[in-house]
Amino acid sequence: MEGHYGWGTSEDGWRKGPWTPQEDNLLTEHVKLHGEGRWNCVSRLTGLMRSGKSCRLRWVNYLRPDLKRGKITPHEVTIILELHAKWGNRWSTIARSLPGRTDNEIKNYWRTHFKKGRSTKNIEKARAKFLKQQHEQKQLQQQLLQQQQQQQLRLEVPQFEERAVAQEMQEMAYMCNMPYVFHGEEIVDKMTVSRCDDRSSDDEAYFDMWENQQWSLDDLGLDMGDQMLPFYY
DNA sequence: AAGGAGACCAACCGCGTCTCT
DNA sequence: TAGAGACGCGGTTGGTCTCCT
Repeated sequence: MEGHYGWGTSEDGWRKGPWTPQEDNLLTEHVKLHGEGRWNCVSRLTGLMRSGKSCRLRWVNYLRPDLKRGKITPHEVTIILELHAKWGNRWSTIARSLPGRTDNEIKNYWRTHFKKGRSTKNIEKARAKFLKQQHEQKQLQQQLLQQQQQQQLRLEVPQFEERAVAQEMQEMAYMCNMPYVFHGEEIVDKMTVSRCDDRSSDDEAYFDMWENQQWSLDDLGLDMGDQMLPFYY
């Protein structure tokens, strides 16, 4: 592995390029003993010929035990889209809301899927999804509120009527392709349900459902005007 | 089967901010 | 308070993998 891929050492003597398992072990042991931080001391204490910067990056992005491995889930994509709409390219801020994911990972994912130029359409679609979702969420909340108020007005509601109302609302939510379902008596995120039920294929099916939508902002019938969310790419 | 394109990922770089002396 | 070093962040690059033609 030493010096492969044409990587070598920098002018100031630091090794560069892919990390070897031995280097990973040294760094992991060092962090176990001394904790994170003081990255510039690592080379002196472990004999690693890596800069502090490189050590920190390797630990944060790859060796940290709490890292979540595997593909970004549809639920995480939703969060990323929402937070990116809010904060733009502040990857580390976004990463804080996704336990186990690194800023680098999220940044790479974003660039791959929503990079400027190649997938402006994707980004529009994603934004449309998010805006539509927000809009429908508000609508549903309002309707729920109205339903609750109506129920409070009625002292007694026959059970079959309650069921009919719940069914109607569920159908409505489904027709809107909303990411929420009725789970027991609660309205919860579909992802939460599928995670609870351990049905990963549901995630895929659900995500496909979103992906196959051919929305545009115009289709939403929303006059976003000045409220247009900022998108940076 | 081979080659090209795109997806994915690890790692580097530059720069701004923070902290310590 | 100022300067130096440490740290963190975002942008970019380049290698590998996978899929499609």
